[in-house]
Amino acid sequence: MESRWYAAWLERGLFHASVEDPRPPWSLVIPPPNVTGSLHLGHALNNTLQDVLARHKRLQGYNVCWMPGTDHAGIATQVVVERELAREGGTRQELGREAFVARVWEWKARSGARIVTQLKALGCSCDWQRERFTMDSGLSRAVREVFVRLHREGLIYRDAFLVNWCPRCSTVLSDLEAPHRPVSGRLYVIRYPFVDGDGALEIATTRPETLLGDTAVAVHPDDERHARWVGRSLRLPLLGREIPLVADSFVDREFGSGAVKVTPGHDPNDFECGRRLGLPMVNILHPDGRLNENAGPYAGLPVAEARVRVVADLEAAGLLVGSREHPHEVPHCDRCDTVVEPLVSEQWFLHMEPLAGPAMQVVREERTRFHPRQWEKTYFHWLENIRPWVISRQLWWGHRIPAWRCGGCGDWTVATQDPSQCEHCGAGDLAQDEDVLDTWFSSALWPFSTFGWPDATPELELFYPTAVLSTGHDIIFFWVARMMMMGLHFMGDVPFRDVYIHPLIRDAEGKKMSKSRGNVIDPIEVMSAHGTDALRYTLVSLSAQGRDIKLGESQLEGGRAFVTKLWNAARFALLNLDAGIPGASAAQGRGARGEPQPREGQPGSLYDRWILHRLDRALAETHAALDAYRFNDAAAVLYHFVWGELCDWYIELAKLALQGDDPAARQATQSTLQDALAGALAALHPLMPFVTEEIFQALPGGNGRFLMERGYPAPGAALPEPEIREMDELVEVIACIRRVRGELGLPAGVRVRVTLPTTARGFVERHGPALCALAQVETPQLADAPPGASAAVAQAGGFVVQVALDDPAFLADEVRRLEKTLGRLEKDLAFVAGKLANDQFLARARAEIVNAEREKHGRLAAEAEGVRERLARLRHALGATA
RNA sequence: AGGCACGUAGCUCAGUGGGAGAGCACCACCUUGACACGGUGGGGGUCGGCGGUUCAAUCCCGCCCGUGCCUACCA
Repeated sequence: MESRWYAAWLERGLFHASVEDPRPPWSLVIPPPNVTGSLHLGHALNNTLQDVLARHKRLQGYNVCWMPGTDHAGIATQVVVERELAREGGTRQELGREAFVARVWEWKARSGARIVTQLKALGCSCDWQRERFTMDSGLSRAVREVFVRLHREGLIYRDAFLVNWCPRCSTVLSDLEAPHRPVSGRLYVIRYPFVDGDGALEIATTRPETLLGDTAVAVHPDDERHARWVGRSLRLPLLGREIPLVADSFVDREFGSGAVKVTPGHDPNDFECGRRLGLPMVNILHPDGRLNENAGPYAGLPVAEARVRVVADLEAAGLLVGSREHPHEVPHCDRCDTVVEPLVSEQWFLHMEPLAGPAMQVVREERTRFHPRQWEKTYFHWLENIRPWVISRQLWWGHRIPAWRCGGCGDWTVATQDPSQCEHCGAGDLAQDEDVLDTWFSSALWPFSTFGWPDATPELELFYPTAVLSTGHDIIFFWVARMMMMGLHFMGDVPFRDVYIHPLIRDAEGKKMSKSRGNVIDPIEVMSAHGTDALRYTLVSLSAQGRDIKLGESQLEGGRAFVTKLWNAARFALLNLDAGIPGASAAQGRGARGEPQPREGQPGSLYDRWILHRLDRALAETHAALDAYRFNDAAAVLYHFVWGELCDWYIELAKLALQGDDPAARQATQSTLQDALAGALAALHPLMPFVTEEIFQALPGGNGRFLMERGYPAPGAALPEPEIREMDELVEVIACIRRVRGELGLPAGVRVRVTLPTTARGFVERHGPALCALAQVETPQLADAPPGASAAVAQAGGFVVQVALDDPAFLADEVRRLEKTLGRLEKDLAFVAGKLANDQFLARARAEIVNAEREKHGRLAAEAEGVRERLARLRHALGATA
């Protein structure tokens, strides 16, 4: 029935947010999935949580706009298509740029709808009429506009800098796209002889082939062993070039011999050092990762091969002192896992510092808050150490950089419209930069580009800033921080008020899910096996703040069991509502339960008023939890309400009236049952939209309205304190009798006699049938004095409940039970007495605490005394029967 | 190397400065007319370890141990 309801919601336009809608706006933007991607559990979790919020806000009466869309995912998509090409034995270079890009568009057309279809299957209530794609014309226009403005402001500039280079992709990568992975490398120690023939320095390196690009050897200026030699020259092994010995304080005196080779063209430290000291930079690499002519005899070799050859030649030349195992961390391409080579290259950069300051400020001022709060530290850490962002990529799939180089003066013209002449020299010989922008550049604009920026649209006016962004912590740097910077810079306001960081999903053993590990759970399979609502409920119920989710089959079975329980409760209700109740209010629109109770014309029992009161409480607690992004709490509250209160107590109690012969009582209970169930359905709808709608539509009097149109029921008047107490007492007494039965091992069907004090006369009159039915007792008797020795006795609900038992075997059991009870009471009593005997406690603890302890002491003492008396009587009786 | 989490019942996890809870699992009893994906009852924990603050610590502080993640230029 899932697709049927989804289609019905779409047809009714329930997900569409109109700018004409007078209700208060509430918006969020989807983290756009890769256009060619497929739904994984991370998507399922994040989009379920967003859908929970979106539906919740709709039920609360907001004009909710959930902006959907997909990301072109530059390098990721290009790599996928290149792999497909490789399987056919081709390369993108052979195909040529135009044909290759056409091929990617074709790929997008083929697979682009899948992820959207899957999100719909999950129930996501996105405003699909507004769906966007990062490379559609509107968003492309926004990208150009931003690039041009930032360039004009001097924040975007060209520079030759040491960058991460992926030889396979043949493109530059940002630091974020080049994560470090552990590699079991070797540390080689190499002799660099002094030119004057007097001695040598030993130098350690993990990348011996880079010595071909060395332009110096450095020691620490205060190093007593080496500092005096600074200024002498060394003979570069294998190539024979003369390189100077220099001093720089970046050298770690403790490492190796305290001397380090300097390769400014291929190492970040050395690059900085080379700039400081004005050392020459030698690039030894072609873009494809093979060595170039600067590597002399090694030219043409790939890095890995060159390393082997260099080591062999060093050994042959007697310059290799030794080598040893050296596990370390090496940057790899995030997308193709190739080892990244640092090299100097001219690229477009975005100067981040001026943007980072405001982005930190707004979070400090709590204009945007992270949930859980701890992630703000991650956010700050990155922004505090911000470095320029390489935004150009030597790829073909993405936004082409709107910059044209003049064939005449060589300068760049940057413009939103394709220029016809150079803005510097007026020449007409312009060629657009071949490069495209980092895919995250367009993502950074997502919260406003999707609403029509740079035009001043009503959508922007209404829906920006968005209420919340929900995402994983892995893209706080990639995306969240950059959206914040761009939003502040171009919109003058934060892009979102809240940032919710969802948990990471792991397998049942806590291991990361990965294809290679084979432990991936496919959400689509779960949805068909257990139902989408079961998956959604399970994910929500596990989404506690600050902890990863361990997901296994047993968790999913729990979610499914809950859906089934709700379904069965609904079956009971439908069986007992017969033709529908005139005047029952389930489907009468917002605030269906109407004005504060008591509702005229509906007498209603205590049980009826109680369940509606608990519904109100559950709704309030759920909403407080959702507003604080405490999803697991919301799920737990609803679980407890539906299972522990509605099913375990109310439905059982309702059977009395429903199966009784008082038509008025029966009708009142039917009405309440329907209201309570409908209320539960509304409360659960954000978590499990399909089954709740299915049940709701089966209830009488629906009038074709959907849950989201009806909204949450308005709360009724508070249940008076004495009524709450009376219900608590009933629950306690029933539980008490059940406990006694259980502990004495009474078979089912054996009805016991129960005596309550005469002060409980009214209580017994009102709840006798409930006691009989739920605790399986005979009609309770009233008596002032205990009914004799042969009784199990317990305190419950302010009464002394006496369960009559005539069999002496039970008497002996009861003695043991009472002894146990007494032991527990005396232990508690001693503990409290100890506290009250402590002068420090009396003097320093707050007065209400002390009072509470005194009261507790009195209560325990009285109870213990009662137990002692009963015990004495029982022992006496036991003696008599023996 | 630094940072951030986490360590509570067999398992998965909530939680709080005034003698700890849930779900699942377990045990016992129950084919009671919504539901055995169920009902009722029950057992089970020196809240990772050691110190400190406090009248009082599972909770706050310090150190240690274990686990995970992130950042980072140790050649």
